[in-house]
Amino acid sequence: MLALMSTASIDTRLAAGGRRRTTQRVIVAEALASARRALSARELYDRIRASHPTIGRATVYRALEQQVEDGMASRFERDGHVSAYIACDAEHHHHLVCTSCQRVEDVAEDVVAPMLASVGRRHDFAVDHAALDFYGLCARCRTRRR
Amino acid sequence: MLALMSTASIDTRLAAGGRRRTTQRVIVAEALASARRALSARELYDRIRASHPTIGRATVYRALEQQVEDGMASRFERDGHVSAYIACDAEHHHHLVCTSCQRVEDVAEDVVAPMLASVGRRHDFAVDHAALDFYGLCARCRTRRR
DNA sequence: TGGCAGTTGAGACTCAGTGTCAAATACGGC
DNA sequence: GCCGTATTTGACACTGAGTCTCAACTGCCA
Repeated sequence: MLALMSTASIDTRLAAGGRRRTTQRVIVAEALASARRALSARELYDRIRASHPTIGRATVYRALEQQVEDGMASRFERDGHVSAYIACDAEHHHHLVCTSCQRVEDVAEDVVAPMLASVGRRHDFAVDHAALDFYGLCARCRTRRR
Repeated sequence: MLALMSTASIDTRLAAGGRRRTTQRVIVAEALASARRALSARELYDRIRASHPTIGRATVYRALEQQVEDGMASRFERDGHVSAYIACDAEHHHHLVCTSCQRVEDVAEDVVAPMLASVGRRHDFAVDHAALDFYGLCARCRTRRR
């Protein structure tokens, strides 16, 4: 299941850390959240442009970076050296990316947590953060292909 | 411990899949393997240039892409939208990246395998491949900082 | 050894992402 | 509600990673 961030929640989190809650940053956050799939910065910019033709490219890029910093979104790599962004809530940062439809699901935290712990133990390595991204086919796309 | 790929092994694997074993591809593979840490394409190119001034930039980039395709190396993201490459053997594709010294260790496969299985089961998702990269401080850098 | 298909090096090209700066604006204090 | 200011914005120039093209070259198989 995909959890869609509520507008209220977006609003609160945009103001976190002394940042200003500007119209543009709200637009970017809402556009990303409502996409519910991985989008490159350029794709998101184009989408937003359709309804807000005056927004600047740099503004969208900056807003995305900030969202990643603030844990509202995460970035990962798509084929061909393109980074893609996906909105996520504060707890879930690991994703199942469908390589067919580009939809993204959160990975349940309790599936990942034991492994994170044992990695640190086994290798004597202080894990700060991890990028755990799984690529493959979602149930829907598998059915469609049969 | 980091396992350094032997030159013989590099040679064999470069010829895999109907590819030609050219001098340039050997140079790139050996340079990456002997670096034993994550390098961006540009960094690797500069290193190689020092001893082989005539090698082309595109050649290095192409060779790296091929190595990733053939499972001899893997690519992940470093801070600031830069992709970095690391040589790896056929079985180990998940890494511990030290954010201080950029050294990379393989993650033991048996730590990861059970989680991969349970992710697929839990989410009804056919995992094709996964990018599991852990960022943090290795034992050596932690000691040094004290 | 010859032929040819895959590979190379050079360099032009693309385009994602960044830096700069004047104008605009959110927001705390009054 | 209004003001002052520090932050943010939009425009655009710029950087640099990575790609494409193409003639020349070279592994490799017959």
